[in-house]
Amino acid sequence: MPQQADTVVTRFPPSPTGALHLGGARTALFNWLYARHTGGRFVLRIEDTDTARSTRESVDVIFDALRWLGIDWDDGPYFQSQRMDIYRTYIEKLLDSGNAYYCTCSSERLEIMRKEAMARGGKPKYDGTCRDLGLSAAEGAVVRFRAPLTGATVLRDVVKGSIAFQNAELDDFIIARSDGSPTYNFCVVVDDLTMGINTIIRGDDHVMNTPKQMLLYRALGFDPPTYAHVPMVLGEDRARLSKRHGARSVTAYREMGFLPEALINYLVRLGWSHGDQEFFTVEELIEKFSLEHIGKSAGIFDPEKLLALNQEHMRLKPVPALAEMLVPFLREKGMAADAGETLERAVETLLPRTKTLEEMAEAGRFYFEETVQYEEKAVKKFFKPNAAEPLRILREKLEGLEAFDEASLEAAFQEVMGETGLKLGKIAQPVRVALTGKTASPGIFEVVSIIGKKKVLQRLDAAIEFLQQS
RNA sequence: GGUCCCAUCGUCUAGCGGUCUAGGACGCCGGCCUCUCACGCCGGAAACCGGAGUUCGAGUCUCCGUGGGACCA
Repeated sequence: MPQQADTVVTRFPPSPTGALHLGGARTALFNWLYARHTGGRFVLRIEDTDTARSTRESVDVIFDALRWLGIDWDDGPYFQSQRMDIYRTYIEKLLDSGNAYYCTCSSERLEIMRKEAMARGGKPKYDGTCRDLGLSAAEGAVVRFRAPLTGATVLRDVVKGSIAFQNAELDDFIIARSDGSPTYNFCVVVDDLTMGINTIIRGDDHVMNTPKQMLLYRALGFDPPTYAHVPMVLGEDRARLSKRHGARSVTAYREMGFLPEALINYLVRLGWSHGDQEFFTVEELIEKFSLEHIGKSAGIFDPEKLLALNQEHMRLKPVPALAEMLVPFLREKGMAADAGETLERAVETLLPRTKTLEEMAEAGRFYFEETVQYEEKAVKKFFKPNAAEPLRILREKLEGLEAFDEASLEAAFQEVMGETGLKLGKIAQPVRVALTGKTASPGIFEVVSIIGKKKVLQRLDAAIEFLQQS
């Protein structure tokens, strides 16, 4: 597939051995954003050669997570497991050109050698026994890459700068196992080469693989691509983010009620910056993302900041859209809610006080459930014996009210204040408990208005009765 | 153990030799607003890992140390 020489082609190559984790999502994001920013192409490749750990379910979960994030790909998905013939061809090429050779050293002997080297404090590398024997294919033989013995391989990393690796440190690594299966570094190079990848953005846990891969490119007659190794994402314990850190998959965040744009914003900002700007829409990221501003040091994942950003993104979202997104969370909690004006009004009042859709659904229970449960501390604090009277007066006023808009309601409350001599707070709090069961909620006029006359009267009656019985 | 990388407030970061008495954001603390809780607004505490050098001048360059991390086994 011919490429414009100046077209950026990036890729994301997850292993389908589990969910898409935040670190992987960030890598995918960097590659995707860079491709979009430059008007290039983004390729998706599934590295499923580890058949023991790869599963079809993981592939689906990863696709699902990428789609939810809005990350689309221009090419692929390719599956390494379906490309064995291609790897075979390239192994033959290296064999033919003398850049690789068969090795029949027994694993037992190599193991002994390795242990001895370690005992002497040396590095456990292949001693080159078969390097110049000119062996041909044989049962149990592996294929090794003929690596240079001297000199250095210099990686000019876009984010890390120049890193020199002494070739003497490398050894003749295996590119095909005795059963003919190609090894990781080899597959990656063949894939990237044949897929036209020219910009590799990946976690810096791959820097040590890079010299081997660069050598492979050259042996195959090509120049290595541009590399950008981005720092790791660590957990609060400063260890690399993993399953040990709990629910850290993209899917888990979706279920916790985060917006994809917020997760994207947070993940990209972790390690990349654009001056002082913290808030970005996806469009802005595509416009502004660049490799030059990726930092060099690892970052610690901060759930608090993600939360803050999520709230900000929620507030930027059109209310009808947000309301629609909230419905599944409401249903999940057993509330029957339909999209509509009431739901939208409820969302507006909940917006300043919740940071995720999940929180919003929880905080909005009283809007959607038939009856309210009084919180113990709310009863204790505001359902004093003298609370019944203002409630009763208010109930009568509201019953006679035609309009249930906030202004009319405020006027009604004013009347109750006048008749009882109580301040608004003294009246609003018991009413709040009666209507929401809690001590904290959106503004009382909003709550009354949205819940509606019928339910409000029912709840006030229930509260009055409750007060009489206690 | 070997090789490699990294190092600014608790966290994410700005900073690309002088504009740094180091800026922003999250979090934290205090205040204002107020029917509660939030939101919002105002204010505050909080960092250049240590040591040598280079330079007229170093958060910014070099080296060493220390501390983290990655990879290989």
